[in-house]
Amino acid sequence: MSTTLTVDTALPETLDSSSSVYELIRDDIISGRLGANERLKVADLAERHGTSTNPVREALQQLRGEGFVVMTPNRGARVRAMDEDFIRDIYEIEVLIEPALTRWFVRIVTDADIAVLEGMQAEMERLNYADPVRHGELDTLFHHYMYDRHYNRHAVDLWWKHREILKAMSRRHPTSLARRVAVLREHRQLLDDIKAQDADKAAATIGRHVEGSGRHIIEQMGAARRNSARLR
Amino acid sequence: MSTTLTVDTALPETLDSSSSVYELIRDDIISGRLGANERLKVADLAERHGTSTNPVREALQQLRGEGFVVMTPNRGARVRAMDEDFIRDIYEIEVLIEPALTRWFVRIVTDADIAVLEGMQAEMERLNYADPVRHGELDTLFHHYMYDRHYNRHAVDLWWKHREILKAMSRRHPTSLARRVAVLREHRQLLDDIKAQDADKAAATIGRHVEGSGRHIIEQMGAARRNSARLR
DNA sequence: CTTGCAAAGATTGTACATTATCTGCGGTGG
DNA sequence: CCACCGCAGATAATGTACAATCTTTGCAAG
Repeated sequence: MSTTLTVDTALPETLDSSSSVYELIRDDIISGRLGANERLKVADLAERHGTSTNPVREALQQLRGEGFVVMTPNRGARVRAMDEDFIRDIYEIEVLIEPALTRWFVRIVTDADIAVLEGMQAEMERLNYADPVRHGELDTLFHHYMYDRHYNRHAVDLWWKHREILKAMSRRHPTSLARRVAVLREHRQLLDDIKAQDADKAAATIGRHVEGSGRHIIEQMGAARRNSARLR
Repeated sequence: MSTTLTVDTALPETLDSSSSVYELIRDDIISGRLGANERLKVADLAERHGTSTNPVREALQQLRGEGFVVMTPNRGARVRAMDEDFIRDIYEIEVLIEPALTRWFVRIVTDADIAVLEGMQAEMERLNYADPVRHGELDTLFHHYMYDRHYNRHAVDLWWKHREILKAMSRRHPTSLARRVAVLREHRQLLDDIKAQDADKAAATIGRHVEGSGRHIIEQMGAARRNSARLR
C-alpha cells in the first residue's frame, strides 16, 4: 500500500449548529453577504436574528475589536471593507509569519508528522483537481497541522484569523486550476525541504507559497471587480 | 547650530480627558491595576465607573475581540494574563514585522524625514539618560515616524497595538541604563543604514533592536517575578 | 466525608427612556 | 428664481431598569 492515510485531524469548527449572533454576523461579513461599508443597524440585525438588541450590540462591539466592523460614536457601525488592499495587507503579514512558524516546525517534526502531511498531500493528489472545496480544506489543514503545536499562540491565532478571511475570499473567488496545480507542487517541495531538515529552504518555500496564493486571490478579485464595473 | 530640531510630531492619544469605560478598563488591564486572570464583574465595574451595566458589557466585548479579556459563556470575563510568554509572543511577531516596515521606509525616505529622525535622536542624546519616561516616548516616536505612512495599515495597526502593551510593560518594569545606551546606539546605527540607503542592513539592525528590547523587558519581568516570589 | 438541594450571586436577554443624528420641508436672502 | 439656512419629525444609537437563566456556594442530611 502507498501513503493512503486517512486524515481525521479536525479543524476547529467556528460555527456550530446553534450559532450565536456574533458568529452569524461575522459570517455574513466575511462571506460578503453584507457588502463593504454597509450600515449595520442594531434593530434590523436584532429582528433578522430573532433576538433583542443587546446581544447584537455586544456582537458588534466584539467584531469591532477584531477589526471586522468600524464604529463611530452616535453614528453606528459599518462593515469593514474587505477589498484588494486589505487582502494584500493580510498576505504581506502572512508572508512574514508563516515562514517563521514553518521554521520551528522543521525543528520539531517527527516521522509520524511527516506521514500525516504526506497523507494529506496524497489525498489532494488523488482528488486530481476534481473537488476544489475539499482541495481548499486540505490546503488549510496542511498548514494548520504544521502550526498547531507552535508555542507562540498569539502568532498562531493571528494566522488562523487571517486564514478564515482568506478562506471566505477564495470561496467567493474560486481558485484556478493553475493555482491548484502550483499549490500541490509547492507543498511537495515543502515536504522535501522538511524531510531534508532544511529550515531555511522550507521557510523560503512557504514564503513563495503564501505569496503566490495571495497574488492569485488578489488577481481574481481584481478581475471580478473589473468585470462587474464593465456590466454596470 | 547643531541638530536641535524640536519634535512636535504628536502620537495618537489613546485616552482623552473624558475617557470612555472601554479605555478605563483597558488601561487598568495593561497597566496591571487589574491583575492576571482577575475576575471582571459587570456590576462592580459599572458601579466603579459610575454607569450602568450595558456600557461595561459592550466594553468587555470589545476588549475580548482585541484579546485583552477572555470570556466563557455564563461564567463572565477575566483579564488575559500578560505574562512573560505573552510578551515574548508579541516581540517575536514584531521582530518579523518591524524589519519589513523599515525596509519600505528606507525606500521612500526623504532628507526632511532624516532630519526629523536626527532631531529625535539628538533630543534623546541631549537627555543623557536623565529622563527615562521621555526617553521611552522618543523611542516610540522614532519608530512611529518611520511606520506611520506605510501603506499596510493592518500591519501598522498591529505594530501600534503591540507597542501600547509593551509601553505599559516597560512602565511597570523600568528600562535599565544599559538598555537605554543600547537603544541610542542602535538608533544611530539605523540612521546610518537609512542614510546609506541599505534596506537589508537597516532591516537587520531593527530586527536586532526589537529583539534586544524584547529580551530586556522579559528579563526585567522575570527578575521582578522571582523577587516577589522570594518575598512571599 | 460525600452528596444533594436551596438560596445567593452573576451573566444573559428584554423592554423602555434618553439623547444624538439624519431628513425633508418651508422660509429667507441674494 | 435659486441656493442656503434652520427647524421640526423621524430614525437610530446610547444608557437605565428589570426579568430570566445559569453558576456557585453553603449547609444539612445520609
